[in-house]
Amino acid sequence: MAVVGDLPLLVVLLGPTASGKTALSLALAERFNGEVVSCDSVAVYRDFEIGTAKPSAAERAQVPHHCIDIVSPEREYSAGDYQRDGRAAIAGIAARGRLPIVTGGTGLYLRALLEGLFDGPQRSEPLRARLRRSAARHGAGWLARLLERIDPAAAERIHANDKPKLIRAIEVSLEARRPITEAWTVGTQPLTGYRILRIGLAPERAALYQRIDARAAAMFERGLVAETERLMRKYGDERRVLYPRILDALGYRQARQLLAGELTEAQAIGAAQRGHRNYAKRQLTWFRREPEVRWLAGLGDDAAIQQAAMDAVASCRG
RNA sequence: GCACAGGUGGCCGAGCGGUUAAUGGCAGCAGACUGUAAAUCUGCCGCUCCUUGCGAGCUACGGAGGUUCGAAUCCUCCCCUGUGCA
Repeated sequence: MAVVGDLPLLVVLLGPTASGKTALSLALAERFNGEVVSCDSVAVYRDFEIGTAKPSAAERAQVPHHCIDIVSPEREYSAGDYQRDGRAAIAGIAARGRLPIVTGGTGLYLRALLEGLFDGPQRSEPLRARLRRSAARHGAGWLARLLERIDPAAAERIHANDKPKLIRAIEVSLEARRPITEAWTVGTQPLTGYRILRIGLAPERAALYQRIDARAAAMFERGLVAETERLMRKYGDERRVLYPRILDALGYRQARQLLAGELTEAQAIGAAQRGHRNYAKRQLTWFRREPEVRWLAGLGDDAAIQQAAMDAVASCRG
């Protein structure tokens, strides 16, 4: 007990989009002298505001936030980058004697942060381009057959239609000169040195979907389309045909389709709402497997939920 | 009012006499996920029952009749919808 108690506490707040993580994280930070580390693959990008539901400027002035607005949309950011940036942020907060609160929406990033990634090579764009070209030439199933030859065990675990994962597995196996299944067995470095308290928000499905729909519609009302247009102008290439990937993120993709005349405004809003709902469902599936989560059945804005979360944190501080 | 074109499972949409609860898409539900992850992918998806099986029964293609061994598919009438002409 004494030994364990010596380790600093790390609070991890996880839950689907629009479940009220921001509200709860602010309440916890205020109460326990904390700082927030965002775990969101889109919020890391600068200039993306309305569609990302980042904490507002006022909220960020009230409580220090990390891993938000840390990279230019022109850059590719990855789970590996986040593992480094997130851990550095946590270490800094703990060193200051404050409580680090990770708010997690991106499951893979959260895993990278807490469990670590296997020790493999970073992505190689040239190799990927070649693989993609060959795949297009040889037709469906080619990537799967290639992986089957290189690493049958991996091929068994990755579906033949799942191109991105096939490509990564082949890439790793080729670059590291050993099958990815072997690479998987070594190198993951979990985050150590903290007592981790995981709090999960699990609102009732219908209520969550309702909130998602309202929020997605509100984003359009607040000028998502104009923001998207601005971002396209700023970050598209000279001929305005190539855009960074984040411009395909939820909401932004639909706003672009609206601008391109492919969708009416009503259709764009509907598609964005649907996209967010589908995303929330995937998040829920991912987080269900997360170990040792204290699940709270409600939204993070709810006073009773906030109280329950505070009690949980307080009891962990001892 | 007349002339066309249509009315298909929650929605869109194939099928146009006979392997069938009915191609496909969406939504929904469940699942996967190790550096693109707000991504990508998988399964289920009319109802009921059970010994959960390429199981049994029931109900289904606007409505009512009819033709046929057999109809979502052909015929008749009726009810709707869209377009054109009046």
